[in-house]
Amino acid sequence: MFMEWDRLYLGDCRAVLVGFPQNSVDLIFTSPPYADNRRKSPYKGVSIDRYVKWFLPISNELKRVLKPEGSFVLNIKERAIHGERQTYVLELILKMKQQGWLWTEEYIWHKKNCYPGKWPNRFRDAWERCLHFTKDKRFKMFQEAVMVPMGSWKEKRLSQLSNNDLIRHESTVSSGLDRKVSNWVGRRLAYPTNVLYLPTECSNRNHGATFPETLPTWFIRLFTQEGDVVLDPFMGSGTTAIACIKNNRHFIGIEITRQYYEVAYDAIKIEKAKAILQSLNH
Amino acid sequence: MFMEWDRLYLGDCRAVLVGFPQNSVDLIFTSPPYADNRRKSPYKGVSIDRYVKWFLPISNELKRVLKPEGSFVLNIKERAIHGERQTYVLELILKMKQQGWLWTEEYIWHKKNCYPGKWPNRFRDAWERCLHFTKDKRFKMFQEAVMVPMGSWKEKRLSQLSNNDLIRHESTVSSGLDRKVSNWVGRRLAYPTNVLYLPTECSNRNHGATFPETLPTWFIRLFTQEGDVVLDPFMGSGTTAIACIKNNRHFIGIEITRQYYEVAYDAIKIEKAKAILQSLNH
DNA sequence: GTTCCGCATGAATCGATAG
DNA sequence: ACTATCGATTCATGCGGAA
Repeated sequence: MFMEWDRLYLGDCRAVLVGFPQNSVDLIFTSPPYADNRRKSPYKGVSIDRYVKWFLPISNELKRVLKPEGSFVLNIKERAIHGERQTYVLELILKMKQQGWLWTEEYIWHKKNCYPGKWPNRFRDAWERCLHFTKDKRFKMFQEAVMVPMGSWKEKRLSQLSNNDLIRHESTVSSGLDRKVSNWVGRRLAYPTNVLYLPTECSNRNHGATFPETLPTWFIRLFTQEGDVVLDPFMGSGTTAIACIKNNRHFIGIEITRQYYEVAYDAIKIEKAKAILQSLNH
Repeated sequence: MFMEWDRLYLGDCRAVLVGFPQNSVDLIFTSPPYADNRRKSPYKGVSIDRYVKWFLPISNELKRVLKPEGSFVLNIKERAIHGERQTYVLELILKMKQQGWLWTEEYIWHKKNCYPGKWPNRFRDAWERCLHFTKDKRFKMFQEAVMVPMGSWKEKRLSQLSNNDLIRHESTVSSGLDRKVSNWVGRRLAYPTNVLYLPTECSNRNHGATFPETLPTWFIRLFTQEGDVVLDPFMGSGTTAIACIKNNRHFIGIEITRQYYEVAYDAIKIEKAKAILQSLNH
């Protein structure tokens, strides 16, 4: 039931990517396993000192399959160990530049609800990097697709809004991805910044998704148009793919573990079915 | 009228710092001239490719004068040139590690109202790095001094709160330095995260202040106690010094340009006078 | 049908304890 | 001395059962 361009692969992206044609993908959005973090994944072996060397061949293949006007958004964050932040992400940026990538921008995902905890030497880590790489200075960017209502929600007459509306609205301020677009009627729109203030999704139906659907959705709308192709070489439970279906983009997903692959497969099948039914209603 | 420990220097910090005793400063907070940014400053000549080499001798002196349990907070952000983010800040972190600094944390200053503008290839830059370096894994940190009102979700459910309470709840993610915090007496406090959501405040006649007073204030309260000594080797218009006076910390400021030095001198004199009058009222 | 409350849980990190 | 494992800490969120 998947269409020609919508494909899932069960396998190691290092091997799978080799078979892809060059210059064929409009956007790569992915969140690779962080160094020594996912204990249940086969990537467990990627230690901190080997991380950059492990990733560079992958980023090289990604550069090959990406269209010249396409974008690569890498969601990643280094850990703190023994009181120090690790530096492998910084080194990765420098090496990818040597590889020919342009480091165009660093977007910040400011997590609305981050992991709890208390330590004597640091606070909770409430942000992650979304590194934006391109092959060319002239890349596709559709800024209007992610515009947000101007001004703060406080400007609206509070007394007329229910508390639910207030809560919902606050969550839209930075993302502009809420369904309640009706609230925006008559409001002027503004361009967002390079900081995304989004909640993490926890303990809901999302099987182990490491980022909320709004994160890939934002970049998909920003860097692609309908019908474009989006690749996620570390698909996980398929959050990027779901975001693609909901926004009429094609997707290619690669996942190395059978467990996550099957979770993603089922979720995508359901989302596809929903999309078909919805298109029939129109 | 300055006290023994409160000192201002007109000169190049590379020369001035040499005369300082070692292990004598509790906190260094500074925002150095960004590469090729301050055209009016004598540091204008610091080009991007020379920036790291220019800064390393300074950071080495800073390490010497900092107490072993002290902290160094470096507010900096690389520029984007010809569509690319520059990498000199990343390289600086790596080199300072080699120099013996511990890169303890990277705090994010999420700017509430950032500089306006529109470009075809990027959004407005709404964040800056506040790099936290230390000499030792065991450094002073007073987390209780910067606690913020806890999310109201658990205490009372939202439906029971007034609209005013809802507005204040927004300040949960901000610094907690507002006067409104006093209204939260009796409410539980929570520890903040490593993201500071602060306005950029150009309200005062702050001549060219590159950061709002709340930014140094937050770190001063977090990393020092009353009577401690704070150093800003690139004082500018004296924002860090003002924050010190208001929080009963001693300060040492160094500024290379006579214009900024005089602006800072006057502002500090006024703030000192205010502080003295206030202490008499008690 | 609502609203309300309890509870589990999530890209975490440190220090102590054990091998 | 070095690595490996475990408990303690913490809070926004959604789910489900109760009022």
